[in-house]
Amino acid sequence: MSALTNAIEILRCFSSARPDLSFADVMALTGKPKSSTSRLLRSLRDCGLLEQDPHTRRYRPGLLTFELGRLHRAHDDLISMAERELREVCARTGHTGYIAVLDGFEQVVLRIVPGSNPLRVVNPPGQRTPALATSNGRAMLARLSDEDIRARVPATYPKLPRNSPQNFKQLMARLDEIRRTGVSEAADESIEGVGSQGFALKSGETGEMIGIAVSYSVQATTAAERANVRRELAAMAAKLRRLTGDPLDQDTARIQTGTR
Amino acid sequence: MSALTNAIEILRCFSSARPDLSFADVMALTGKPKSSTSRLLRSLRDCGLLEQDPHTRRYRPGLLTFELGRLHRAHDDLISMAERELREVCARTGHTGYIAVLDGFEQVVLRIVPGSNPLRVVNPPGQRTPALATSNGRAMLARLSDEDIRARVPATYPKLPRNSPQNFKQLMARLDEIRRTGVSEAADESIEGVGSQGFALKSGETGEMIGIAVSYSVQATTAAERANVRRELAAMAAKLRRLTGDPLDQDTARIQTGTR
DNA sequence: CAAGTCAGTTCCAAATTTCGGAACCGTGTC
DNA sequence: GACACGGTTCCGAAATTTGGAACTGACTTG
Repeated sequence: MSALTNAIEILRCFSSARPDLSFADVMALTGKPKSSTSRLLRSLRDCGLLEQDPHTRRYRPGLLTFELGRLHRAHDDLISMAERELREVCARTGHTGYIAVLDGFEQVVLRIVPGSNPLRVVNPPGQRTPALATSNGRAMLARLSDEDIRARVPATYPKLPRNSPQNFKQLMARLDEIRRTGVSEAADESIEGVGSQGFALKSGETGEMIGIAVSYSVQATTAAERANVRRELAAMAAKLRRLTGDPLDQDTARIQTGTR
Repeated sequence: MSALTNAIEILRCFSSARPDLSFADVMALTGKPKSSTSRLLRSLRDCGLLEQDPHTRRYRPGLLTFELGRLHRAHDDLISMAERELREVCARTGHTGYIAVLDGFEQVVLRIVPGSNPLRVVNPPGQRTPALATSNGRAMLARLSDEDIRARVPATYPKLPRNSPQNFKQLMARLDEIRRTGVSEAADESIEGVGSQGFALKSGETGEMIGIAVSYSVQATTAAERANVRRELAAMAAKLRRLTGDPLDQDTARIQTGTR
């Protein structure tokens, strides 16, 4: 195991649930001996990837991660194009918008567009959640091959909220439905009372994929309003797919013009 | 040289001026042989610290840096307290506010508070600039010991803008002035026509230090307005120093009450 | 106030990695 | 067909990492 692998293993211990860690935390989470942990933490701190609170002695991601994280944003094009469209939809509907990417079987929130409706933002950028339990996460999974999906889902199927697919078979059924209808919806999953609709966008040029969702309070929306969101999303998806050369665009076009 | 050192060396090649790099760029910037560069880039990409554009094949900071960078923000207290105060001053004066930290002889922008005056934001968060050429940078340096300052300034004094201190002696003279008067000002340095005033804030609890500045157009402000900014900053500095237990607070208090 | 905990540091020989030069390869371009 | 770019693979020598154990120094607790 290389020094870099070990370093990453430590860095991956940090999350929004655990934004800072003590020496003992790191030892417990990585299972590495004391001396190794000591050396590694010092290296990471010295190089700026970690910082240490002088008072509590706890470690947290460092200045370098802040700088590099800002640069990651620069990689725009697909994301900023989607964000622009999403902003308009959120302004019209008042709901909250999310853009996320897939990483393994989880998704990471990249951008959020707060809506005018007072539903507080629950997933700030950087947040990592199981993709299986969100509308845009499942929309992204639905665009992968079945083998790829199987490879991403952990050996032991994770424990998910009540309304999420509870096993691999249920998951595949939902993904098939998304593939057939092109609509991905979630309600009362990650957070009770919150629903969302989403879709996946794939750049024809680079092949990178993002998931776009609009989120709302289930109680505070009518079926008509949700249908409206569905229409808005379908229009946005069609426009973005055309703009980005999403391979799905051709399919949809063919179907609509009866070529197939 | 450890694998981690090499990895960091690569990561540090990225900057807002160079947000993405080709294989050849990395080789040239690090001076490492091809095989080492290849291995290292692959490791960094595989672990999420770098991403590779599938189309251009260029490398850029990866998803992991984005996630960790968001977590760095969590380390709030001192910064968010300062930001709150800065926000009020910027609202009152209409100017743009900056909060930065010192890293070696450079500073990194952490937060910016856009003003209502239409001076475009020139230093987005994550931006790295020589601390010697900014008002808050010099204010931070002024609070270090002379040996510490000497250790931070590179062996060959850097080439700085016209109005910045041009050599070590000039620098020390300006820092002494800041120490005497408590006021740090800059005009026409990093950017022509832009001036700023700043101060350094040090937490009495953790010892961490940040630099706070208000920036404005030199042409568009009168001497009276600049004096007003000076007063606003002095008031903010006094309040924040009291709130954070800045060691300077005791000194100032002692002087003001004539204890010394 | 002795004992214990937390957060490290230092040491060392053994085990593992890394290093860099060279050869090779696939794609795109002149 | 040659050349450049952007890599990958191979290999032995050289350097680094590893983990157990012993040791510190600051706090806390019984």
